[in-house]
Amino acid sequence: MLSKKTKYAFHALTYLGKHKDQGAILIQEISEFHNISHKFLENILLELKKAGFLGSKKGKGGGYYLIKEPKEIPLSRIIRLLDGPIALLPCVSLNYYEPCEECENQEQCGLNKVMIEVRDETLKILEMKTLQDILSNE
Amino acid sequence: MLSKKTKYAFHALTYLGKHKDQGAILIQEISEFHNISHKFLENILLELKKAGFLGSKKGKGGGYYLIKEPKEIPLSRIIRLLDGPIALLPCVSLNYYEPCEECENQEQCGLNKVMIEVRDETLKILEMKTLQDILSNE
DNA sequence: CATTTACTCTATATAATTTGTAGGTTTTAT
DNA sequence: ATAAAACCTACAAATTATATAGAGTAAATG
Repeated sequence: MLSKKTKYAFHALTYLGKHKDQGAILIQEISEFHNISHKFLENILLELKKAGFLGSKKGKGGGYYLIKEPKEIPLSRIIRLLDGPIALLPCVSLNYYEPCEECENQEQCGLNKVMIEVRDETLKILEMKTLQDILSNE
Repeated sequence: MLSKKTKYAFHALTYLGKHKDQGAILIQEISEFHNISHKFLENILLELKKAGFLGSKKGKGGGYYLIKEPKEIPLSRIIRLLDGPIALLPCVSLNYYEPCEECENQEQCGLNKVMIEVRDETLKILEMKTLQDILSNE
C-alpha cells in the first residue's frame, strides 16, 4: 500500500494539474480541498519541488505550480521519491538495492529470481501510467 | 516492499517444498538454515497452517510439512495472508477494501481509477507466479 | 505412565517507521 | 514596513513491525 505521504502527493499533483493555468496555488487551498494537514503537505510539496516536479513562489501571492507535463510524470517516480523501492525485496531493487541479510548467496535464491520478474511487470505498469492518466479520469 | 514476515514465510515454504518427501520438518531446522528467530518463525508457520498451506505434527518427531502442491500456492495468497492488501490504495483493494478517509467521492477520483488498473496488472503476475516458480529457480 | 519433545496460543515488550506538529527564517508583493 | 507564504530543522505522537516470554497441549517413546 502507498503511504499517506505518497497518496497526498498524488492528490496534490492532481490538483495542481487541474489548475495548471491559474498560476501559483496555495498549500492551504490544496490541504483544505483534500483534508490534509497543512504542515504535513508542506513537507511533501517541498520534496516534490526539490525533485523537480514543482516550482514555487515565495511571499504574498506565492504558492506552488507544476513545472512538468503531466504525461512526463510516471507514477513510478512519485512512488520511489516518497515511498522508496517498488521492488518487493531489497535485493531486487533497482534504485534502492541492498542484499538480504538472511541470504548467504543471492545468486542461488529462487525467491530473488522470481521477484525480479515481479518487479519488471510491476514497473511496466507504473512507468506507463502517468499523472496525465489520473487527470484524464477526473 | 514485503515485510520480513512475508519474506520469511516464502523462505520457509521454499524450504518445506524442497524437503517435501522427508516428512515433518522442525521449526528449528528452518530457522537455523535461514537465520530467522525461532519464535518469530513459529508464529508465521502457525498462520500458514491455519490458512491451510501447512500441516503439522506435535511431539517427538513432529514438525511442519506442505499440504498443498507448490503450483497451487500463488505469491498473491501468501502476501495477502501475511502483509495484507496488494492494492496500492485501500479503496481499490479486493480483499481489504476501505474507503479513503480524505475522499468525498471515490466515483470521481482519478487516482482510484488508475490504481484499479495498477492493481489488476500487479495481480496478474502475483497470481501467475507460484511457490513452484521459486522452487524451480533454486 | 512419566518424560521428553515440539507445536499452540496469548500476551507483551522493543524497535522502527510513519504521521503530524512547532517554531523560526527567508522571500516577495503591496 | 508589514503581511503573506514558502522554506527549513527538529522533534513529538501514533502506528506498525519485529521479536520474546511463558504457560498449555498433544504425541512419541521407553
